[in-house]
Amino acid sequence: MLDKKYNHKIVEENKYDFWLDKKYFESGDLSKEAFCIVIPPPNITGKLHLGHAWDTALQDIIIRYKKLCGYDVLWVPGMDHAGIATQAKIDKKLKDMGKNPRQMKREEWLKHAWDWKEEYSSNIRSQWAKLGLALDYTKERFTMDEGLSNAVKEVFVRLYNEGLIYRGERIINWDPEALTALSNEEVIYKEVKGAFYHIKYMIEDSSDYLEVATTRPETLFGDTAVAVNPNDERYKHLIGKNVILPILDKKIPVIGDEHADMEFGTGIVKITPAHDPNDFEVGNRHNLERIVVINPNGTMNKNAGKYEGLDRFECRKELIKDLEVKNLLIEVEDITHNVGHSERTGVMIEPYLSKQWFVKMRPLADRVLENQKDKESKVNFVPARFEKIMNHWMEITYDWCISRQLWGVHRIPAWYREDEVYVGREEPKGDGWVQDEDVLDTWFSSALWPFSTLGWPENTKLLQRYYPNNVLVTGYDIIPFWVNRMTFQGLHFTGKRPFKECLIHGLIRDKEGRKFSKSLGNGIDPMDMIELYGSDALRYYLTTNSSRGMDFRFDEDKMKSTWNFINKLWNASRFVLLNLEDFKEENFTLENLSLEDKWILTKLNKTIKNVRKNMDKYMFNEVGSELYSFIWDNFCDSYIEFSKFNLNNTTKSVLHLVLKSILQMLHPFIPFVTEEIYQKLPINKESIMISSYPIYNKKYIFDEEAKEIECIINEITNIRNFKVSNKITKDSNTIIEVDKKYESIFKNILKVSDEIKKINNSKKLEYNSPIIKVTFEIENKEDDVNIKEKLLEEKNKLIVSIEKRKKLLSNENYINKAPKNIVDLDREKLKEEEERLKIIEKELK
RNA sequence: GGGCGAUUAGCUCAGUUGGUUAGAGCAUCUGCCUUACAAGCAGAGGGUCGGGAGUUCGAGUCUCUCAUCGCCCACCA
Repeated sequence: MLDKKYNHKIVEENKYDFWLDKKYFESGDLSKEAFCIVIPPPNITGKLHLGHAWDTALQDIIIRYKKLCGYDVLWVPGMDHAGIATQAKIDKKLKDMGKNPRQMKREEWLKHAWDWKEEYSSNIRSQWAKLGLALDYTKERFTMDEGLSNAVKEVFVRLYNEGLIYRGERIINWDPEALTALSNEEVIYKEVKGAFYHIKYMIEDSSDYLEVATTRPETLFGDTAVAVNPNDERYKHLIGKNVILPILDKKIPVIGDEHADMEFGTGIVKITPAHDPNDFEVGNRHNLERIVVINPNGTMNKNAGKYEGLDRFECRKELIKDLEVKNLLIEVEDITHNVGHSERTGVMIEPYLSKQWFVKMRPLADRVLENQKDKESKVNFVPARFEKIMNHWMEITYDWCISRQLWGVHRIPAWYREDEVYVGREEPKGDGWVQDEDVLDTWFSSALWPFSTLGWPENTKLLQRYYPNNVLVTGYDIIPFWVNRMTFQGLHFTGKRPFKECLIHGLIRDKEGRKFSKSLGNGIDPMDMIELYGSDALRYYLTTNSSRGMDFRFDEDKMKSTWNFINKLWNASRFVLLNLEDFKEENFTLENLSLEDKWILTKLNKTIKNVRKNMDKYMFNEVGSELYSFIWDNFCDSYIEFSKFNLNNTTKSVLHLVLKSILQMLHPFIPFVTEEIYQKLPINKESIMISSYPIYNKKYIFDEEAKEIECIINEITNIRNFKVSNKITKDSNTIIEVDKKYESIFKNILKVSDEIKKINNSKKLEYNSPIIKVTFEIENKEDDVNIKEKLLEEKNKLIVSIEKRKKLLSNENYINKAPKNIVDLDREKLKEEEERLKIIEKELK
């Protein structure tokens, strides 16, 4: 028997271990159809946050649902080394231990990295366990493990041989704190207060000057030209002349280039090919020298002359002072502009000329765009609008900088010997080869996740059976970093989309709609929520209170009401189980079913149908409200109440069937408590996990009878309402006049006693409807509510409604064009309203 | 500049292909310790679905337009 109180801690204890022991999470039943999801691998940098809880709960729901539906499900667990983020954490730990990570040997540092991984991966696994995730741990992978490392090498070498990976000097986004190059996706643009510095560039052999406006005066030392638009009447005569670069007093040419926008600023732009991507292009067109003036750590280098060693922002201040002294500064115009910042370290990005490895994106992206035109083989986003985000990215994509000046894993498989370059899976033979010091962007390995986890590049059985994955679940913020890259790598290396569907959810926010962040201190640890309300409540809350693709505001009060719902389920189950103690078999015939039985079976089957439909569309919020109202409003508030007066074996069978079905439909959402209750059912399997999802059965749809009960429930509400508004108390005498077959329901539910009490100074009040008349004999008090007023109000409403409906039904267009069932419904409604009106008019006489 | 989303009850949000009187949770008011549940039961109040126009027999839902808020992408010398 169930405990008297629902206690989530007791319920959730040991269940996960039980499932693991029974190997329920393990895939591989070849007699069934395969269904596969790979988890978005969390970083091994720390704890899981609410976003992970949401994301993984969604996946667990899909996995458990599919399992109950008879699929061979595989949910691949795994974790990601996460490049910069992990390096920073490990370095910090080493520094705290008094060690200098950069003075260690790479191998030694990697040992620490693996220790770190062991520690954090077990933390993460225990959090997954708390969340109840049905992950197949026999297939767990890590982006640093051997198989995945091989896949990374294979991909690099093949792309290189195909000419899709190259090494070159380009302007890249440099993070002066992490001391590494970044991809464009890792740069966040933020509005910053800055200034336009208007500087005089004196024209050679002239007292005249060109007014150059720049936001980055400190890059002036790298200027190798000044550009004007070749069509600019103001300046085009100067093209070919020289100007004197301030401070350095160096001659640089005035060039004509379309890049200079006549409308913008002064129309004159300084060209710094080593520190600006546009200038780099201009430099290429005009064969300009590229002069790097900033060191990797953000300080000025020797090309900055006396400013060498100063931080780039310090240099700016000093330089401006000096320019002012020399009367070369015209004005400082305050502006706000967008400046790129590192996603990880937050510092301002330095556009920087550097030799890096790149993936040539155009051909890969075009393949995705082509594939997305094919309904049969495209990645289907849910909701569909997110496809645009991917497609747009593919359209405007540019080459992906994949080398990172970090430690860690996935060294670039390239070796150098003087001018020779060797790219291969293994170190080349012969002496003098030195491997590239850099590692690959963490997303380079993540991009292979859907197939590398299944054994690619080997053509393994797993790969054949579970690839493409059925669905990938992730937040919309990850589309550019990950979804896009998995898609082009998947298509390129397997010829197939990585997953058939991509279910997108939003971001989780706090109650006020702010992002969770360390600086705001508004973080909520999902483990704390589980402690307080249970994993089931957390999962149900997150997944049924959110809709696809939309952001989510986390409100702890709502967690509480979710807990209440589970408590309600618990208590309803207790009621059923208390009454099923001697229950042996589920046994009912159509003939034995009462009206109420037929009603709840009809409701149940309609619920099953809708729930399945919405589960398949990932509309879990719809499933949630469907189940909530079926369980609470229909099953608890009505059917259980009806059953109390009619507890025969048929009723018990129906209670058993309905409860079991409820548990099975709820199980994907709240696996722990449903397992607990299921195991207490008189007829069950060893675990709800190996039972099967309810199937819609047309045989149990009884529309006529269901309608009768709906009508009765409606009458019960009306009568109760009548009692409240007329202050009718329990002490009154109640006489019911109704068709014999409904008599017991009304009497039991309304708790009508056959005994007639003696009431002094009594008066009679009548409730009247087409199907029932109830007479209340109550004590006569002066302050009684005027019934006539209420009736008049209702009468007026009815008259308006009847008129509206009559008008509608006399509209030929409506009769001809609207579907028949809608019209019939209106006719029926009209009839009912007219009947009710008659009764009211009679009362009012 | 391009794209996307939001605007529905006091609050937070649903509302799938247009179709009964627009829903839920929380909050509010009234009455109940009725033997599964007071973390509950019963009843009630509360919205001209951001504004305007259009299509339609019928619009929260489709089209156009305006407004406000938010996000993404691009550019910004």
